[in-house]
Amino acid sequence: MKLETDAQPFNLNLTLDAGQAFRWQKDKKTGCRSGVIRGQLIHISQTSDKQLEFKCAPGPDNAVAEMLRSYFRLDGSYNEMRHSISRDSQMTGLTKQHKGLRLMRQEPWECLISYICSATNSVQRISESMENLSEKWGKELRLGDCIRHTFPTPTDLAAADEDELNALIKGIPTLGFRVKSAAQMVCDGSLNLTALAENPSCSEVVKELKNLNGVGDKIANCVALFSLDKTDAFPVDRHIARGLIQMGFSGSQKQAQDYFGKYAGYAGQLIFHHTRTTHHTRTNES
DNA sequence: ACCCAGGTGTAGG
DNA sequence: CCTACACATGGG
Repeated sequence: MKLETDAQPFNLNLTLDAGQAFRWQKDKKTGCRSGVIRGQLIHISQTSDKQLEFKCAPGPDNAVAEMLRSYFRLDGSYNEMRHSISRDSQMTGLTKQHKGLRLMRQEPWECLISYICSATNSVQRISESMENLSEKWGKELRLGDCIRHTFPTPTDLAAADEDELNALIKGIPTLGFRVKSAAQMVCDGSLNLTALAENPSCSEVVKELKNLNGVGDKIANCVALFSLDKTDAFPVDRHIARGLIQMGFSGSQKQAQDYFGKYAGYAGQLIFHHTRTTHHTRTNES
């Protein structure tokens, strides 16, 4: 099924490879992307600047098209967002250089668990860990030759054995405990992600998320930005901190957040992608 | 061996 | 408010 984008720049692969979401795979032969959203396996590829093509299972379902519009923010807000954060020539340059990199709107529960597991970890290992959890507890989905799994539910992970979680999640050993305790809080209602999505206050949402074990400023801002629609959230990790300092900022979260304003998180995402993709090629510097 | 990876929690100034 | 440090693991 075809899906027209809004008439604003969109680059599917750039968006999916920018380190926001962790469970989009790429077919080595066709380049087609496969991922799971809301229990549906999606195959999607970009056929032109303004057109995507997708299949899904179970499906087909016209509602998936609207779901994808929301997921990739194909709502016509992209140019406003780019314009809003172009506060100086450096940021204007970054918006042009990484044109088509969209801010995604992920599913809150999966996003929360993904970023809990991101602490002192690498994008690749986070991806492997999330795939391990899905293969262990998720429901199997098939589309052609492709087999993927839904993400485990809060109930699944709340009941999971902590040692088994630790074995499946790469990184520091306490991640299993953190994941299980977050799942339990979602199950018993002490964390209500739906309510947080509806709360317009970024600072209130961040404060709530920080009640979770292993969730500090950075991870709380990631979840708020990438899944709870708080475009002013501004996560600062090591890459962004380095990027900010190179750009003449102090590196303080609040200063940059205030400077970039309503869509600060998108500015941060551009800085993250830029510093992460350009640093490796810099060999002769000092 | 050393450095790095989308940090957090705690202690101390 | 800030800075410093322990924590802990796999891959370059």
